[in-house]
Amino acid sequence: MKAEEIILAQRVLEAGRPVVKDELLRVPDESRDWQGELREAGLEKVHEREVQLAPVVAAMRQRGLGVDERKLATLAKLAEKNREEAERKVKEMLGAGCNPRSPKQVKEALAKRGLKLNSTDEVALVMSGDAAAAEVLRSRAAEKRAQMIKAYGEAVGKDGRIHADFDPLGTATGRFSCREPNLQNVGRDAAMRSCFVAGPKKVLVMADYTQVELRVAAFLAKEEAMLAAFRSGEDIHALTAAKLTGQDPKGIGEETRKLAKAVNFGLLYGMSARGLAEYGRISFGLKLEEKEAREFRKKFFEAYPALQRWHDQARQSAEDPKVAEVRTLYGRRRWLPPPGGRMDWARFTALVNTPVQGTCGDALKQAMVALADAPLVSTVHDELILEVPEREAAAMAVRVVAAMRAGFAGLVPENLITVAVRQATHWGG
DNA sequence: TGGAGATGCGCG
DNA sequence: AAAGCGCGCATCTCCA
Repeated sequence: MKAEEIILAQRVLEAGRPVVKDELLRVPDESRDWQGELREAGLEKVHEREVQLAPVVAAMRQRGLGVDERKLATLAKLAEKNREEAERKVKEMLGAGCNPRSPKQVKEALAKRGLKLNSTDEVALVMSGDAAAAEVLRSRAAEKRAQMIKAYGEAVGKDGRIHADFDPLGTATGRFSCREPNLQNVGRDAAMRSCFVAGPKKVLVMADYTQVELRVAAFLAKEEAMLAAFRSGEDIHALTAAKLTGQDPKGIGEETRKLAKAVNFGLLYGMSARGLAEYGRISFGLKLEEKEAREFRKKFFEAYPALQRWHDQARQSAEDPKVAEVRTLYGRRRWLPPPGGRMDWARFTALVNTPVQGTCGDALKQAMVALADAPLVSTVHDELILEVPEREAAAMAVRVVAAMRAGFAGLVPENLITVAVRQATHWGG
């Protein structure tokens, strides 16, 4: 086995183990029978596809993603101005000596105003309702944005493009990670995303799986109410909202739908009533008490009883010492922390989350291998971005959708999976 | 001085 | 009684 393949074998076999990243990453251990170990673990197929994927990812990195440097520079100036302005306001309210980037100093300064907090994170600051706390949050957001924009600017190569380091095995579940810079956490707003562009005479073809984790979870749990909704093209988030409020799905407002979306994803992965209440309060300004959140949670699992059973099974496995691993539908393995003690919660969430998130990652990778000869420029978990000459865009869109749906072949019924595709000269579009 | 850990927050 | 998951990155704080 070649050195690169050994490294992939090591990483596939060790997924989920807490390891010092570098050693496992870079040094191929030639002394072991890797093929044998892969076979033994039932991971040959997983490994083989990582081997196929590696050159596709290398080509994607080499190609890079186009950047509109002028636009980015303009945005950088604005962001920097906002950052300074926001910091000035914080210092006006909390004193010139208070560094808004220091949680410790912020906590102390707020305490002097009579606001005692355990944490100065977003939840705590929003909940406080304090004007100075709100300024701190504005300052942090402005700081973050300025930092990120600056980092993108510094990452642009001589060719005017960003060549980020995508790592197909950078996560415990089998998703990609991305670094230097991380193109998987670029701000969602149009001003930010539109700085990432197609070259002259080209367009970006952007395709993403729609509500894919929810669809896969519904399939894994055999949750018929959800599956029926997906099959009939119903709006799943509106459906959940309807189940929780007793309203008609058609009469659900946009805000309620957004909350239901958060409910769907949150409760799916074990969010507590308290967590739900906090989320509703900070993200939607809701007066959501924990009691009411508990009621939502209860109604959610009554509406989707198979999800409840699926969680129950996961809880059992989490406590079962014989259960040492969890697999995606493709067969990818993630080691679990040993049971007993505090880590049982981590075992539970890994047991629930990995088959969903990891299977989606597997499908995306399958699609990428199928698109090996296509000009991929980026990927963000459930999205692929390609850069093609304008006249090829329509055909490529069709091809990408087919490849992404086919990525689930043998894993999840393909008619359960939908892909949205669009094209534009810039990201977002 | 510099490394480890904590804190906080951007994305899917 | 209480816990959404998965990342990367910048900054601050503490300690050797």
